[in-house]
Parts: sequence; structure tokens; C-alpha cells
Amino acid sequence: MVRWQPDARDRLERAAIELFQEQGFAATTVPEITARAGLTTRTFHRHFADKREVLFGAVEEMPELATRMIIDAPAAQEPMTVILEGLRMVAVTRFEGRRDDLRLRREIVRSDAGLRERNLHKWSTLSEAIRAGFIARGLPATRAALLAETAVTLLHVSFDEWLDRDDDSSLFQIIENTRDLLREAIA
Amino acid sequence: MVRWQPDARDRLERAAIELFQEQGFAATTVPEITARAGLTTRTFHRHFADKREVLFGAVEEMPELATRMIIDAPAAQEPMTVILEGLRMVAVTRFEGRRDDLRLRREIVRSDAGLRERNLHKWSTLSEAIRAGFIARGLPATRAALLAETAVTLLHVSFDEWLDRDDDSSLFQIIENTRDLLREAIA
DNA sequence: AGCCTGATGACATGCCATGTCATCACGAGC
DNA sequence: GCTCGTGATGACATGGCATGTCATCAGGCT
Repeated sequence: MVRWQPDARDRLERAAIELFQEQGFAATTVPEITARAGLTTRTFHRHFADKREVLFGAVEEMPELATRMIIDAPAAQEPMTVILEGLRMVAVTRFEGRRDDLRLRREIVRSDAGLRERNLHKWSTLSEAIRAGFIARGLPATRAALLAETAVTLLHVSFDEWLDRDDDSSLFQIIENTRDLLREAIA
Repeated sequence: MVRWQPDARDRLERAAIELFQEQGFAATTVPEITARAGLTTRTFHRHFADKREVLFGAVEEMPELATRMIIDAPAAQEPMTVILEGLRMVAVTRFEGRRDDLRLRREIVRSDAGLRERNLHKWSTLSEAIRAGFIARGLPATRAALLAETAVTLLHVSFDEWLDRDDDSSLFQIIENTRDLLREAIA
């Protein structure tokens, strides 16, 4: 089931990111990408739904992971505790240690309106997954949606500050600070 | 400065929404829209940056309104008070009384991935404007971003519940409930 | 009356996204 | 070891979106 796939997809992703850096996202055409990767336009679209998607392959499994973690969390845990545990796990396994790569991708994403849209969609997918998890736990719809969006807000805001800093704070530390900030603000 | 514009833009918007309802968003082509409106493809793109934008004209001025309201709010007011005042104003002037129209648009937006992306982008634009307002008030960046995203979360979650309900609750009532929910959740 | 401004139409183009079919490498089964 | 199936890729074709350019035309200004 995976004979040419991993290599081709990887080559496409690397070629694309290189070209986006060199010439910008909009100025880079799909044929250019595939030419550098030694493949064809048609093959590009077999691996990525569209030109934007090539930048977001790294976060593809986060949503289902989130749903599973929430469902599997101890039944007695408060929702906010479940969220923080989940954020800690995600921070450690998916973000920590990749700050430079993530900074590079953020830079490219920021440079193009379409990419910013897609980026928001990715966060929203995560929110949707968290919401589904809390629904499965029996929480009412609005409460689940609120918790989900708040969780993503915490992650998103903290993530941004983490990328902005040049000290070596851990992402999860910043998440906890942000949670405290929110608690004060809403009191 | 506005001789043909209002009418043309309005005809395009109405024709587009009609066609989206009849055949779906993806299946509707820009020439079809312009044909029904009695205009040309080129003119369509003078009024709307792309095919999606035609559905979001109604919320175009919200961001700058939000920024101004935040900057003009009494200096002594807590950020969360400023936000709630702003949400009340927005709820009354932009949402209340348009529930059916907004339901229709939400239905179309939900039916297409690209439209969902654009919708998120609109909320994000509002968030950005709120953030800018708080920055102008002298709040630190992360705090401003957190308040902004939380404000939009409150509005977004409450807005969705408001559209789901069939009683005659006011949007702002629901917003206050949602705020209470968040306060409990994070305590 | 004639000029200026700004919206629209007509024409042309580049690229994205996708459908279809052929090809080709590898693995399974006899 | 040969044949055949499976799945990835290439080649070709197409429809639609988005945009640049120039002409046209209506109304306001002097």
C-alpha cells in the first residue's frame, strides 16, 4: 500500500516549501513544484487536495488524537482538566522541539491570505474534534462547543507567543500562563 | 461615486444566493450568476474578490466598528466589560431581527468547505480588530490576543445556539449565559 | 458644449483542479 | 518462474476561476 507514496509525497512537500520560500506562495505554480520533485501535476493532486494543503500535512492526525484522548480520559475529570492534559500531550509530542520548522511554516502561512484561511480551518478542525469528544462524554452541545473553542484559543494564543519568544520556555508553561490570564480576565 | 454600484452589487448578491440555493455553491458558475444579474464576469470580480465573498458582504464593517468601540470605551472599564458592551451593540444592530436571513446564509456556508474556510476568516478578522483595539488601549500583546479570541468565541458559540433555537431568546441573553458557562468551566 | 471620472463590457490569458485512460513496478498465487 | 492483480504514476484533456488591458458609456463639473 505504500510503495512510491512516502517518497513522492515527501519530495513534493520539500520542493513546495523551498519554492514558497524562494518566490512566495502565490508566485509558485504547481507545475514548478512537480518539476522540481520530478513528478507531474496530476500526481501532486493525488497527494494534496490543493496547493495550500502541502503546508499542513504535519498536523493531519491531531484531531482524531484529540477526540480519542478526551473520550479515554477518566470520567471523574473536570473538562478543563481533560483539556489541559490533552494540550500538554499535544505540546510535547507535536510542537516541542520543532520550533524552527514551525516558525518557517508560520512565516509562509502569514504571507498569503489563502494560507491564513486554510490555517484557520485546521484549527477549526481541531476544535470540532474536541467538541465531538465532549459530546461523546455527554456534555450539552453549547457547553462542548464552548470548551472546544476555548481549548483551541488557549493553544493558538500560547503557540503564537511561544514562536515569538527566543528564550527556552516550554509551550505548556505558556499555555498554563494563558489559562491564568483568561481566568483573571473573565472573573 | 456610487452610480451603478449599489444596484449592480445588490443584483449580483441576490442572484448568487438564489443560485446557490437552487444548485449548490460549487455547481454554480460565476457566468451563471452574472447572466442572471444581467452583468458580466469581469464586473462580478470588481465587486467581489472571489466567488465566496458574495456571501459575506453583510459583515464587512464589523471589524472597524469593533476597534473603534473598544478604543472609545471609558478608560476605567475592565476589558471584559468592554467586550460585553461591544457584543451587545453588535448583537442588536447586526444580528437581532435578521435570524432567517442569517440561517439561510449559514446553511449555504455549511454546505461547502471553501465557504466554511472563508467564514472562519471573517470571524478571525473580527478577532484581529478586537485585538488591535486592546493593543491601542495599552494591553500586552498576548493578553489582547486572548481577550479578542475569547470575545469571538463567545459571539460565535452563542450565535450558533441562537440560530439553532426556535424560541425568541435574544442573542445577547445567550451571550451572557455562555459567558457564565465559560466562567464556571475555567474556575 | 465639452471634458473628466468612474463603472461596465469585451477580449484574452494563466493557472488550478479534476476526470479519464494507459503504463509500469511490485507482490501473490499457481 | 510466469501470469495476473493492485496501486501509483504519466499523459492528455477540460472547465472554471481570477485577473490584466482596453474600449465604451453615462453622468457631473466647468
